[in-house]
Amino acid sequence: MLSANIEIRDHLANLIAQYNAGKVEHFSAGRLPSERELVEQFSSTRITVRDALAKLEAEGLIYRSNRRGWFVAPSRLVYDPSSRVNFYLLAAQQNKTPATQLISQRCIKGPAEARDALGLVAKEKVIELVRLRSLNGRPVLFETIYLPEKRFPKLNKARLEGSLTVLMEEEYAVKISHEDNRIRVSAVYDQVAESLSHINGAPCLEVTRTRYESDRQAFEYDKEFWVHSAIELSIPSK
Amino acid sequence: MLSANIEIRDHLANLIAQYNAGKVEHFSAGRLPSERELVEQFSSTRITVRDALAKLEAEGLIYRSNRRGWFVAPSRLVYDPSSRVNFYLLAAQQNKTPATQLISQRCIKGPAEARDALGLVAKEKVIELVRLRSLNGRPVLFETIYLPEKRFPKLNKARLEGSLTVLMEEEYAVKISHEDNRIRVSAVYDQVAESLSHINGAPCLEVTRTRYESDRQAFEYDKEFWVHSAIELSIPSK
DNA sequence: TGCCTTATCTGGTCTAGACCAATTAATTTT
DNA sequence: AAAATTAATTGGTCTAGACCAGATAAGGCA
Repeated sequence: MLSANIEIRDHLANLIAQYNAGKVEHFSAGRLPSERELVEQFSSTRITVRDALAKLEAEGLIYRSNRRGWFVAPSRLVYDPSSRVNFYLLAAQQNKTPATQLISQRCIKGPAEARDALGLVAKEKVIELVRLRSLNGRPVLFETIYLPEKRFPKLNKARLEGSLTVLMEEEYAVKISHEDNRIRVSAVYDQVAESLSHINGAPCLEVTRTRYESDRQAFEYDKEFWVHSAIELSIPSK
Repeated sequence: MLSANIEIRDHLANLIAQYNAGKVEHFSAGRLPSERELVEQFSSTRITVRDALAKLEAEGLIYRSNRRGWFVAPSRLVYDPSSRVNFYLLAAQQNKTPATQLISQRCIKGPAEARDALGLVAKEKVIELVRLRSLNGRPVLFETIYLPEKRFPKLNKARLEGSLTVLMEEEYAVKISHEDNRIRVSAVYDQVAESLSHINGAPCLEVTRTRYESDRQAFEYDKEFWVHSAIELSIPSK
């Protein structure tokens, strides 16, 4: 005996699979019917319908845009965090249209975890860059980048929306020695949630990266919050 | 103005942080008060309390054991999927007590995705191994392993709860050439959910691995479902 | 045409319950 | 003491609403 919310989930999952296979008639522009319409369709209640939607969201089959509605999730971007491939190139290769927005740029003391990772001492400051990246107009990545100020003086503002890797190579002669990526499922709040059109507490994939130019010397510490339905990580073995 | 569910979340998150820092008095054996007790404590309703709990769960601060209650999540196992480190060794290094249970073993046709990954033709069968792995008595990983039968005839049943990597090396002279790992946030259902003491639709971290012994020849295809709060992936760069 | 106001629609949050199913604790029986 | 039954507790699911805030569409005005 299946519970009502699972039946609704299964029904919608079916329609979504058909939609993704090309049968466009179910959802116009990938938009699901409103919760209240679904309540009528399934003779149920909003709580039950929302339980079903939450499960589809957890699976990454749909996503929500805060107070706007529920949408079928496009195919995921396949992304190798340890490759230094340009975000624009990667997106283009997978037929997606990327965009980057620089949200803020500051020179601050910075959080302890960033200072530790970068091996900074008392008075040394970090440059904090906050960026939002989108695919086909949908925000998918909120990232905060910490760079030691002493290593990157006079950062070129004009280039902060493009590839940082390229900028660092060309203007600061950075050569990556190795890096470490940490990946966990987490949740987004406040500015991160708002920027991604998500609600507080929405699940996400959190990638924390430290890049080194020599055995111990780190030159970059990043924290990425990915909309979980937008991404699949690909990790080829060494 | 904070909504009630966020206030409850914040309050509990605080207690959890204290608990993890050694102040044991809040939760006995890591168990949170029952939902109905929380309703009383916060003069709220179960829906709101459950919203708060769901957010803490999404962050990986707590986990639920189906119909038994909510618990503070222990520290995560740090795991490099592309390293061939033994699960037992890895857990022991991080002061956790591992266990493996072989749930089923069959020789079947197998699902299309496994057959494709292994490059099998029509009549070739796969050996399917289903295992459940635990840390300190808590189930954390449900894995299904597919092996081409022709490559691994007469598998040694007695050794299927230990390290497969070691078994394959010793008894079949397997030498790994390379592998590919795919990581995505997903959800668990049915047998997987039950085995992990989770409800249908609970979020998880899904790792799909293909291992090769030569450029094109795959010898293993795995699907792992990790309890997301139990794990953090560590990906060192090449 | 373009701006501004307004109405409507959407999900977000919440109330105040109810019954069910699985687990666990308490009790009784053997 | 051990096994079997029963009761209590827990989360899982659901009913039938309500009001709020942000997003959007419609309409009116300059």
